Amino acid sequence: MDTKLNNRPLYEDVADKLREQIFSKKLQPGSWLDEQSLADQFGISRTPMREAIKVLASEGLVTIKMRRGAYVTEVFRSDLEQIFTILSLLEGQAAKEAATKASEAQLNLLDHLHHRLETAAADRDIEQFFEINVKFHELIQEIAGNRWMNGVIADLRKVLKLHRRDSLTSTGRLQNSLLEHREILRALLKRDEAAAESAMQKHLANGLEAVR
Amino acid sequence: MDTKLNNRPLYEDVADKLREQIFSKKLQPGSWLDEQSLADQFGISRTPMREAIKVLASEGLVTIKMRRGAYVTEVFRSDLEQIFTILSLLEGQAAKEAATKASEAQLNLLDHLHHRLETAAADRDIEQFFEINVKFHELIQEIAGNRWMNGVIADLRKVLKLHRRDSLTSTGRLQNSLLEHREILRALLKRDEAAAESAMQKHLANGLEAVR
DNA sequence: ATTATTAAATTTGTCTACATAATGTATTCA
DNA sequence: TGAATACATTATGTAGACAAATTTAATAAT
Repeated sequence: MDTKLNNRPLYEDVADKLREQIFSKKLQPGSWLDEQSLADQFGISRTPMREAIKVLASEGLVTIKMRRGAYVTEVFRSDLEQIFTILSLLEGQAAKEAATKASEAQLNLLDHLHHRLETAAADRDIEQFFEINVKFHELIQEIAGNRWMNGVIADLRKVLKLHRRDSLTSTGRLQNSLLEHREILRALLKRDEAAAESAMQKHLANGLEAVR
Repeated sequence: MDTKLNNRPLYEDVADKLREQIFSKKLQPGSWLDEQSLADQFGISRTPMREAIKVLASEGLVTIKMRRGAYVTEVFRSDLEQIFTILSLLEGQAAKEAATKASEAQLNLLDHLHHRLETAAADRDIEQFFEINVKFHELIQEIAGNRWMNGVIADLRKVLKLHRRDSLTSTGRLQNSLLEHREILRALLKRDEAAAESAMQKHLANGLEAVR
């Protein structure tokens, strides 16, 4: 059956689906988005389709050209460097604030997440590793509690996903990433602001090195 | 005659006008945006009106609630603190990078802008002071050349403008702001990265103090 | 008089159709 | 044969109408 008990506007669902197609490279960077054919594909009209496209445009995933339609954003090396510069600053700050703001329960949660990360790494379960990795970062941001900062980080991380080689593809990188996470966690558990900030910044700097 | 030789979509023009109404407090924070009445007012249909509203939503100026329409975003003290935290980091970084990246010509431009700022301050021309102040900050960002960072800063500064008391209302603040700008310029002319970064961060920290 | 239920009115979300601009093709003229 | 202009096609931008849902008002019941 086709009944969706959706409590949110169509264009948001469609935006999610479209985002997926972009991340999965079904729609490649630089390619043109045919409003009509996409609308047909999703079984909707052009109006919510256009709204969905605008959502992705505001996230930086697609670029709209006047009277020429929308194109999947192409992410160049210069973009990667610029975005990592920002993420390093913002996530570094988040880690710094989390070091003092975190409750004991939240620190336990972080510790738990990290253990799951260790096992995922031991199992060579890349998919799982990646997923938990994201959660770890997001929890730190949540603890820091800067709503506007978290929005910016979320958008920029989406743009990063456009790039072919994600930051954790090479197996060597996975091991290093794990070590860096250990360092971040250690600093947080010690509630050492400066160490947490610097460990997070190093982590992201290495992330940039890995993709280029 | 009603002929607009506009080379860009209607919804962008309308988004500009709507933004103006919000900044001028004609539409106050928290107030509801009536799509139909706004569309009538601008002499367009609801379709581009809705698109314009979505543009402002992506900038954070309005907040869209499911099936309840759009509202002008209310900016609370906590938002101000969070946003200034981000601006301090990012604009600090911009100043740091500008210190080394700037050409001699660009440094001259900055110097020129600052002189105009001094005269505006001497003339007590708040309007002019504010305008040049914005240009000074934007030039530093342009020199730093981080496209993604500049986008983030631009959006956050728009949100700041929603707040009643802009950062330069009190006359005492204007003088202090001028002193801080001198400091920033001095560091840039000396091409002193660390000093430029720290001067800019102090400048923004004081900006936050001024609004609360 | 207060609460529940129901109906009306308003508003958002979506669809369809039309207008306008851009692109590609064909035809004409040098 | 090649360039330029006119025509046809396609896609975006905009308008207007319809459908679904929320809010307001009114009526009924306890």
